[in-house]
Amino acid sequence: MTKIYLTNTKTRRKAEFTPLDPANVRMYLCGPTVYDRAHLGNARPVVVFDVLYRLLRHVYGPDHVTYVRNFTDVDDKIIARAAEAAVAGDSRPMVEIIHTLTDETIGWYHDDMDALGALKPTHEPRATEYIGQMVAMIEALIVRGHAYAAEGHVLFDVRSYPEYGALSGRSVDDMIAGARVEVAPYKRDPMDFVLWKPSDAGVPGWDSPWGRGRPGWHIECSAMSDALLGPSFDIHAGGIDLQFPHHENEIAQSMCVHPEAGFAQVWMHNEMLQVEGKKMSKSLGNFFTVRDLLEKGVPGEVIRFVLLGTHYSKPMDWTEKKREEAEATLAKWRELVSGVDANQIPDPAVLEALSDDLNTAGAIAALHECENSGNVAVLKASARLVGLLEDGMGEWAVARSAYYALKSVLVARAKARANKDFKTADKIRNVLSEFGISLEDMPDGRFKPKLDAIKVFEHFNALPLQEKRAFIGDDSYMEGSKVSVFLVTNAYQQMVSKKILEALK
RNA sequence: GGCGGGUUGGCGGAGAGGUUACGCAGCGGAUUGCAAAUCCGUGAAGACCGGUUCGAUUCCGGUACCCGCCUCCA
Repeated sequence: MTKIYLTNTKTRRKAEFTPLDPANVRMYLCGPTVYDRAHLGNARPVVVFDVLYRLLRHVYGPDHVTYVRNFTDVDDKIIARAAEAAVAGDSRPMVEIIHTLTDETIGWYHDDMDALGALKPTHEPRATEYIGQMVAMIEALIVRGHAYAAEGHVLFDVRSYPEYGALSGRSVDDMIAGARVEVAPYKRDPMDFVLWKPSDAGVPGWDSPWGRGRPGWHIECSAMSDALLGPSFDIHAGGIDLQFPHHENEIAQSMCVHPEAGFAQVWMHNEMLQVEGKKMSKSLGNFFTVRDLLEKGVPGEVIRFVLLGTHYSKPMDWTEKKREEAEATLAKWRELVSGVDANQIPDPAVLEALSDDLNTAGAIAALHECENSGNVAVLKASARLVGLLEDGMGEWAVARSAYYALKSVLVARAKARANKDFKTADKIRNVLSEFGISLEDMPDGRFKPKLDAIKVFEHFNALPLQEKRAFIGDDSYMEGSKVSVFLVTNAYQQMVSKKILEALK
């Protein structure tokens, strides 16, 4: 069996991964708080740990891995966003606005992560479905002397858990030294964090032994992982910014409820995505969403490739150059493997790279080696280990080199070339190139059109809604909804084709 | 202030204590109506200063710079 090595944030070491139960390998990834579209930084852990999920399924068998990724659908940011909507004129009750907001955001999230080729986790629990378990857990913490109720709040007593700070490598005293924590009179210690807080009327709340209220951040992940994976499981993952306080608090909560269990064996954290050398984050406002990219015409598969091009433990910059290179490489590979049977054993070098702490950049290098050695069937099979070159994700590549829509222009140019009318032939090629379509002459006299998807979508996005609908021939198309890359590029090529033929008359 | 991470060739980006990473770009050649593509070949690195070693870009220590967390964040 393939040995997998993973870096454990808890021990700061890379070690061989040994599941608690090889028949049921369990991993948990902290999912989004659902009040807004996912930005590209949110996509990194999803894609990275999707590869881990695929690797585990490959090694232990698809039926022997349980993957949980939650939705946090109760949170003050959600309430704040709903309040904005109310101010903006939404007259429905707050709870209803919130429900619509979270449902809609979850739908977007699914659309966007699907586009990136992320497999569906085994379970995608919503926090609001686990309020009962959270209350039970908080009660247990109080009984065990790790939490206390005060003024409608329930707080975790960090001094009651000597290990607090072990994951992030800091002591409670260190943290207080440079602290910017909320100092509330009802806190025994400034570092104590909220497990439960009171809800005013008009804000989501649930009945509890401490009055009507809602859970604090952190507790939902402890409750959901416990309910779906048990008190001990294998891997807990998330962005490095969650290491503290979120994961530290999760550990405190879970370990104090189940001191006999080990909670997560391995903690994995991905580094941040950067823009111009700075972390991409909502608070800095320097983010763009996955949807922004998709609408610009960047295929999800290309985004995935770029995200996997840097090891998860290092910060990465999203750049236009990376996007271009990724698209060129994938387009080449898709052409090479089209029609090839992928029912092959993946390249051992790819598997080895992935098994070595999820070295996706190394795996991609190994895929290049597959290409160089001419083994396209193995290339295809191996690429699927990292979720690339999958069926159903290559529509963009077909559209990119589609002949159909340009057929009449291509025929016209072939005739011109046959007649040694190079002036016309070159004119056609030049005009095509102005529209972002480059034409390569092949040795056998045929051509290979390639088009710049970004340019195509710039054209499409600039059109008013009515013209967009006419352009792609879909009356039901709505602004912001999903649109087929194939449809758009095809329509674009037809338009260009028509213009050139008119000009030649 | 506390804690953690990073610094590799023109660019991106890995592994390995001694042997070609890989990709893109470049350069040379083949091919070509032209352009592109393709194929073959090829140069180029390890922030700085010490230490360990027969040998370090790889291990250890220090310096500089950059970044993250400590406040909502993947």
